[in-house]
Amino acid sequence: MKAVLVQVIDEIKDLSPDEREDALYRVSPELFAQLHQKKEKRREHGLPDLIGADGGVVMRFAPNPSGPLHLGHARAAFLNDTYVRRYGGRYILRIEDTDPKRVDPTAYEMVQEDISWMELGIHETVYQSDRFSLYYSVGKELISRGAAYVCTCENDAFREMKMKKVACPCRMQTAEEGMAGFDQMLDGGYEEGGVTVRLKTDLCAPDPAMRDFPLFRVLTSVPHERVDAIVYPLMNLSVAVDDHLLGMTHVIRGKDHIANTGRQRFIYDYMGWDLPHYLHYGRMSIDGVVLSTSGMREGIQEGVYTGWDDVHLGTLRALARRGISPLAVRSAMVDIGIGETDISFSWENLYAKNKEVVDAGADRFFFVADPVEVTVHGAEPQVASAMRYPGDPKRGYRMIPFEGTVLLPAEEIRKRHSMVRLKDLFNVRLQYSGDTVTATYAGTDLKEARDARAPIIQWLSPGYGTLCRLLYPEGDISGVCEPVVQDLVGQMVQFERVGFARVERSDSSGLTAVYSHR
RNA sequence: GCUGAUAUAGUGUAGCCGGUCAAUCAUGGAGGACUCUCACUCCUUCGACUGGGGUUCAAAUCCCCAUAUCAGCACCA
Repeated sequence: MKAVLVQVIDEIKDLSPDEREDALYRVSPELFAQLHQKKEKRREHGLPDLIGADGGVVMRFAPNPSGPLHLGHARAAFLNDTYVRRYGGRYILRIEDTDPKRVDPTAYEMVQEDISWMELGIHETVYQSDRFSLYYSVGKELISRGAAYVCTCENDAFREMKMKKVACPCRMQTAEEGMAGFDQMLDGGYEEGGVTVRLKTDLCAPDPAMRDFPLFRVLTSVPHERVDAIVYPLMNLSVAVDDHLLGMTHVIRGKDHIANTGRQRFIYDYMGWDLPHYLHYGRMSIDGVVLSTSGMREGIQEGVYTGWDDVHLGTLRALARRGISPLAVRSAMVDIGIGETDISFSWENLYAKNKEVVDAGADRFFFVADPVEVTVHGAEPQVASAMRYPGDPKRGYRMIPFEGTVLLPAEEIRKRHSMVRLKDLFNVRLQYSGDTVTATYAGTDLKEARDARAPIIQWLSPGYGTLCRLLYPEGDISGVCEPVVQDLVGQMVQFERVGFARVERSDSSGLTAVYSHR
């Protein structure tokens, strides 16, 4: 028996995968079918399917109004949005303003602006500051059931007990004492910092983060913008209450909330609520920009940044200013997905996405950075005509006059080319003596320029260019560009051989454009 | 320290209930075609399973250990 088996196995070993499949099919067509079934369930979506989502979903985007939204927010916003669009259902914007210390009054509006820029499919907006009474009643319910207690221990003392897995004295109080204590909190009977309501969890929980975490605090030093309160809910209470009351089916958030999910589960259990499905995506590091709201605010105050839309920041308004399309951000975020792995955000990938959406709509123009005036000998005045978009005559032409001298980018001069092709005009030979450059007309034959490996460069006439400042994150560059660009304020253009830019404004001092990417 | 999670090309991502994976797609690099842009489009090409053990006929896929990274252990969210 064994000998036969060994022999068979050896035979199979020598077969190629295809041959094995054939053999399987001959022996058992059913198994063969099963084999291929597994492969069918490949998905076409960018994001994995959600479990329990077939009947539609209720999801939320829950920013804290402490400043404008940035790339980190965009990930949560677009991930949730994408799923709600896929499965149908409701997308709720929940403004988490339960900490007056972290509320910037101007942020309420900025958040709304950023959300409409992202074009999220929001169905309903709620403010947690409107819902304090709901939080209080759940709090009371928990206390009256003996699930929570009013704790007056000092912060450090409590932490020490927590680490030692021992109960604090307050934990012994009866439900009645707890209720009385909570009423006293509401009546202003406690100083800020002197009291907290804690949930009874499991003091022996292996994760110290789970042990008797706080639900409410007293805060009087900072008034709230929108609500007159002394007792403030902490996020685990307010989030759990709202997620349940608003009927969340799925919660997608960063893995920094993974411990909070565990804590909120205790509240759900006490209240007998059904838990939503939770998904936690990994941390996203973004280099080159400051992401922390407080860091940005500081920089603005110190004058390091010009404002929330400073091109050095990772805010959505800064991206918008740089000509990044919300579609590109959406696509980049969906591409990144909900993996739990920590990742580094790639500007390169975002730029590639943006180019996809922006290229076809951006007409081409000349921008001469750091212009150097060069006289061209032997050429008649004439007018060059260049397409606004290569290959598409229907989009029209730019007429660029040549009158004997040209402005060339200083960088090209530095390269000491012996011959260049002035794009859409003619070839010139360049001679250098010291700092001066002279150019001599060298025919109009494009092929000659190609054969001579002469670079084809952009140019303008001294009398024809409009001053243009191009804002780069690395520093501004000044130059001249075609005057017609003045009519394109707010639009994307491509400065040939320079890159894409958004025309920001046009005034008496010239144009300002913000560089996007190549 | 405690608790938990993760580890695929430069970057992001697919695969991960074992075989069809000398590993997908995108981005990026190199080269080329097209083109009066270093854009677009197209073609070719480069580049990765953290390390070590184990299980198995077979491991990117399962198990263990190591390492690294991240998160939480707030009267923030």
